[in-house]
Amino acid sequence: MPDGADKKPSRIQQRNRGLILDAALDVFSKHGYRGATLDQIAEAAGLSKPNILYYFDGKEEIHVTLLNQLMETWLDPLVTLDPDGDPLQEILGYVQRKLDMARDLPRESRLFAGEILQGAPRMAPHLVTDLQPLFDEKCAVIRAWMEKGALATVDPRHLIFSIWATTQHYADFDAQVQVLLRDDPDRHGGAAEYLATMFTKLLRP
Amino acid sequence: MPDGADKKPSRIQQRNRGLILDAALDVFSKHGYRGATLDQIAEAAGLSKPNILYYFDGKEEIHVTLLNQLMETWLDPLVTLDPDGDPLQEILGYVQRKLDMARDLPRESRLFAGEILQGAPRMAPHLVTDLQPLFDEKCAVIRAWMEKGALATVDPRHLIFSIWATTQHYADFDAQVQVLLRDDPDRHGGAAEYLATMFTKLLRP
DNA sequence: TCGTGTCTTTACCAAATGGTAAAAATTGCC
DNA sequence: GGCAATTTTTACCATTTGGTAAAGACACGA
Repeated sequence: MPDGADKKPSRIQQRNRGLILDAALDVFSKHGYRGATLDQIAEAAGLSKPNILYYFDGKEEIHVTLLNQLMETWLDPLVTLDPDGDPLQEILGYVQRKLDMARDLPRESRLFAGEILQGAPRMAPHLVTDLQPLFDEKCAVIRAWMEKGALATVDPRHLIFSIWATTQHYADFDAQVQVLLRDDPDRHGGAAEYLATMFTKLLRP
Repeated sequence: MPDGADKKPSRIQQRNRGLILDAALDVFSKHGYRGATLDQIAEAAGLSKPNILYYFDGKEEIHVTLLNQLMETWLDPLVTLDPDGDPLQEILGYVQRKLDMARDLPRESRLFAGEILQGAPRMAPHLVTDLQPLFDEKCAVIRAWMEKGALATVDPRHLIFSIWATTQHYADFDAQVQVLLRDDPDRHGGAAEYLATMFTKLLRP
């Protein structure tokens, strides 16, 4: 049994847990927690349902594992924000990294969005322990930049919200964006340019 | 049977259909389509499950009815954008109306977000028939303003996306916003001020 | 190659869920 | 009040779904 705090996961164990988590990310991000079924995950992973339950205690554990893994990836671009860098370039770099993530990891973005949309029932603790301290810390950094006169003064909290909202929008609302931008061959480039302009005009002292 | 194209819905029919739709809006916006159950809707409406099915053909019809009703409300602020008004004031007014809607109709915002997040399986037609023409029309209006020199030039499509993203964020990601802004007594006012600043700096010629 | 521990399958199950049939109650019109 | 039409309840049902038990297949070190 691969339960609990085992010492060494076998080759097979590592491969199958990976297959399952990747399949589950697909299914959960497409249908939401309750909309996803173990059968769908099993089929997508190419394993039988009882076999899935050999590697994970249940549907919820798979979801929680995914959310835990996601948290690190998700916060990384903000962690990278360097208090000693050039303020405007740091912010614009952050915007760009978030936008790239929306393009490269849309499943992760939607998984996260779905969880928050439903009130973060399985992630509220993470928000308080992981996100909140980081958020407060980076708000302080930005506020210091503004007080130094290196950036125009705005509420750093709403600034960060607007960065999250505008970048993640391209992943989370992709179905809508696709309809409205149907024949644009360079959606990503257009978004990148627009957002760089917007945040530059907002923040240039 | 209240099926099909009846002539006049009775008093009871109007009241109960209203109760059901309001309850369903609650439940669907909280748990998503597949996460919502008829039993939950029935209990929230104060009716029995078979009674619910007397008024609606099934779960899907309730959801679709809700989505249809929502579409009009949802697009209204954009419809109101007046080509003959003052360009910057029109845009800022639009932002404000959208932000007010996020505050006053969070259930509707989340219902919409959930539907799009999952690929708009029950709303794709609406997007093409209702949203797309309106979007194109208003993009043209904004582009004309820019060519006239009344607004700084940016891509109107991404401009609209950024307005949607930043305003709806406060409803759709409320669980997150609440954690991060825990003790702010004036979240709405702060957001309004921030967004007005941002779009003014972006668009003022 | 043999045996032990790891992995996979087969055959289930109980609960939840969307939905139905038909009887019972109620409403509203004459 | 009487009666037809509307509304509501009771009693079900079939399917789906998360999960389990236990037998069987397989890997791998001695």
